[in-house]
Amino acid sequence: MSGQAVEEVLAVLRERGGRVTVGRRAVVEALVETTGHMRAEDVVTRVQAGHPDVHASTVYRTLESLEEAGLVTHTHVGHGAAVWHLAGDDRLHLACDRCGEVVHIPPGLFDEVEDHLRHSLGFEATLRHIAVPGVCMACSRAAPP
Amino acid sequence: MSGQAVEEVLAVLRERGGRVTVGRRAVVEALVETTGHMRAEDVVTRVQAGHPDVHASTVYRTLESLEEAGLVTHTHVGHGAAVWHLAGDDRLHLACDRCGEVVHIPPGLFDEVEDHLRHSLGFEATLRHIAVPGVCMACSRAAPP
DNA sequence: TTCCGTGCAAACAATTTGCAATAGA
DNA sequence: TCTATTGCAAATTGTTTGCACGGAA
Repeated sequence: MSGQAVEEVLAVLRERGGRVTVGRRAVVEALVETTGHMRAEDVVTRVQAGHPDVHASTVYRTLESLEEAGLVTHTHVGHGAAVWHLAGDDRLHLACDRCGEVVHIPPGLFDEVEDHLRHSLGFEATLRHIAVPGVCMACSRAAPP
Repeated sequence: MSGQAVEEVLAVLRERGGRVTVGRRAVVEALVETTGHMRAEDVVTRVQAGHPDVHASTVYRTLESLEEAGLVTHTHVGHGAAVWHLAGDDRLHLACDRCGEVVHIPPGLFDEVEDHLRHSLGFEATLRHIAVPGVCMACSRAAPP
């Protein structure tokens, strides 16, 4: 069924007048196969593991196209890195500053804060676009502050 | 009195065995004079306006040293940029995706969410380390979604 | 046939690093 | 004096771009 998910994404791409190529399929497969949170670089690595002939720039351009088509989104994690995942997968992210782990948490958790910012400041916050940094349980146990 | 703030920071640096130089003083002055939210690059520009002889790498190294000494912190703003400010200046940040404006909001606003994450997941979130992205009031009026 | 996507290599931006010279404490 | 800092230039890292060719529709 993950194969089906891949085809669905590619179908949308095709509908919009885009073309489906080996590289693009490989990028989508990589995103479907992993639970998400892969940095662009990781996508490149994973794609090239199966398709050494697919160039890195193709991966970057594919991610861009997929995002433009609304099929994929990226989330910023701390130090400039971004993680990519299929759209619709609207989980929120926590990123551990120590071990780098990115954890998914259910959506809705920040609704209250977002509402508050909207009402008090007119600011439309999109917390799903970033990973909230901090220290995960495992790391804080390993080395308490 | 901002001059005094500068001396206070430099004094701590000196206490720790560090040395106070023209470049370091200029970096601290830049941070004291502005309300904060300057990217590293902006600090370089501002420092060099008054001291063209201070090299960019010196500014980067100084920011690093100041952070190590706990005198300065940085906050990540969306696409990889980071803004620097004096420690103790613990305001939270919102960053508009459209116009790039960085707005300060009072601390404490995220306490509830942070508590929740701590209790339910054992995750010590530090929302002050990032700017929450979104669209500011002015921009959402200019071009509603 | 069309023209979208691709590989390639070079450009890029922002930051970092190695090293010898300089200048605080 | 002693060694933390600096300037400089070169190396890095991660991503983007221009261009001519190749392949999906």
